[in-house]
Amino acid sequence: MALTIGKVAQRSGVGVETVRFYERTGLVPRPPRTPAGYRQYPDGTVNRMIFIRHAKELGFSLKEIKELLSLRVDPRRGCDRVKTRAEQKIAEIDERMRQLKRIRRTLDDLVEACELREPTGECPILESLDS
Amino acid sequence: MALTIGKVAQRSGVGVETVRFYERTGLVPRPPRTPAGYRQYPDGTVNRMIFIRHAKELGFSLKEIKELLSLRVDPRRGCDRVKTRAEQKIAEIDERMRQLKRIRRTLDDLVEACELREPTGECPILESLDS
DNA sequence: CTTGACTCTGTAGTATAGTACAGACTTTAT
DNA sequence: ATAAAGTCTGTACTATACTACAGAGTCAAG
Repeated sequence: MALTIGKVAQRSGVGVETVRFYERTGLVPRPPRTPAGYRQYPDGTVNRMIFIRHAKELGFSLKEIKELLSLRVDPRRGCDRVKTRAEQKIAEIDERMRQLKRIRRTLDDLVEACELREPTGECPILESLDS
Repeated sequence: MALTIGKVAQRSGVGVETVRFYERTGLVPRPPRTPAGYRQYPDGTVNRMIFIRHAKELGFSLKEIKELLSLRVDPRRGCDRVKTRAEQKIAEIDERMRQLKRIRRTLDDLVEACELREPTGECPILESLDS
């Protein structure tokens, strides 16, 4: 049931080189190898790759994504640190959502202006944000 | 009431070099100059810079931001193209919000696990997304 | 059993988005 | 009047995140 690097790349919508690049940078753990040295990925790697792709589209850097992926609660160690990091990330995400909503609203206004054939000013997006 | 490049940079939270860089790439229009050749920015440039900064944090590239800023309705030309672009952007933003919500939910679960002192698995964020 | 597709390591090149001078000129504060 | 701080152009350097080989070995279909 193990996947070759090509399959992982194909199923997660990235290039083969990208998968190897993520391995080098520690975003994806080193998989076991066949006797010939071919990488053998567990199925879950595909989800991991897709998560990375989405998080990147949302503006997280690979470094931040690495942090997100490594957040976990270890029963032997305190989890205050993890909780704090997670809460920071939640605050960041909420802020991003607020900004996205602002931009969305201005785009809605723009579409409406189109429909009413109302000419807009120089830069309707900025004007909309001012108000 | 015109601002020097230093004031614009300071008020919008970026470096002076960045403002000049955005001018070169067309994200910020070329301002008028003093007789000595100093740039004189209108006040609105600060908002424009802040918008660019936020949009970048949301994962938009400078090229996409340029497009967003240039969307406007010109009464002399058809606005169908602009409307279509704006609607595409809205769809993209909605998709981003959905993804952000997913990640937010998994982080909430993680914080909750912390509070209940429930040990989590290897990578709670991915496990949470699977379900 | 060959041939075409796939994978390996390692290194080098690219795109994007800045960031950092150098060397000269201008403005501002004292 | 002068010194510090700011600005000018132009070029070069950096970080991030890939992307593209080269040259060798491996696997799978007919």
